[in-house]
Amino acid sequence: MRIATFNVNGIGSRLPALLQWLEETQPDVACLQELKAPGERFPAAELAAAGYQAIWHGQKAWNGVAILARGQMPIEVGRGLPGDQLDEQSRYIEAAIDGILVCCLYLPNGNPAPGPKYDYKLAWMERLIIHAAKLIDSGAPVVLAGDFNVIPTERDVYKPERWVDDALFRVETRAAFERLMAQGWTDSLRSMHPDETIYTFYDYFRNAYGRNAGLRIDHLLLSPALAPMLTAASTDHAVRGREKPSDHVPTWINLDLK
DNA sequence: ATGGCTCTGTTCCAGAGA
Repeated sequence: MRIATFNVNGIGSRLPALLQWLEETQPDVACLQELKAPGERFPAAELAAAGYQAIWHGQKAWNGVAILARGQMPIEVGRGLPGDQLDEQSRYIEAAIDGILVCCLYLPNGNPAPGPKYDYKLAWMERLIIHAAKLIDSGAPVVLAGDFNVIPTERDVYKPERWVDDALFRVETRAAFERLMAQGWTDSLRSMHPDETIYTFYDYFRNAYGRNAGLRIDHLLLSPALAPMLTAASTDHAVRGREKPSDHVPTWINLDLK
């Protein structure tokens, strides 16, 4: 089973690229972020024609997440990250697929930091830590997949010294991520490739992709029940080099569910 | 220290992203 995560940066303008990628790589599950479209503009029919059924949580102009499954309908388990009734941003959706709990998240960027946006990011991470602890404690096979907007370590950024004051790499951000990981989650890509340079994002400026000046901020975290089944993890790097690309790279894992 | 690029909304620019 292949589970992928892809921040599409606008599903409206990115639909051709998304469909091409789906057709080429045929993931069983695809978690999408940054739809940047209200719910009624989600291209469910086009995706169905490509063989994918979907659930989604849209929002006008910003954010938005979706879970796609090939040849079956994801069973929605929850939408919206618990812990703040007043949070109206569409950044979290959960589904059961083939006995696995798939959690698709778009963690806030948080810049500029410090400031209210960074406060929101850190608060969101605290809510995620609380919810993730419940998921771990359930013993269920769970994958937390998405755009975490967290650079976990210096190895995950082309020039760490330039990012120390950025919301993606500040000490508080990394500390919160480490507390999440300490619950027992496995960072799929890093566990399969301990010493490799792997990037999942390249900004549109200054030929970042061409210079391989990227960040690793899209992650697939596995609960202890699922980690032993991990057989492969990688990115579809070349997708970032195509016409009208997202600034993120599709990132995926293979699981042997027996 | 700044700006570079690309998207959305309803636009003829502003805000957000990372």
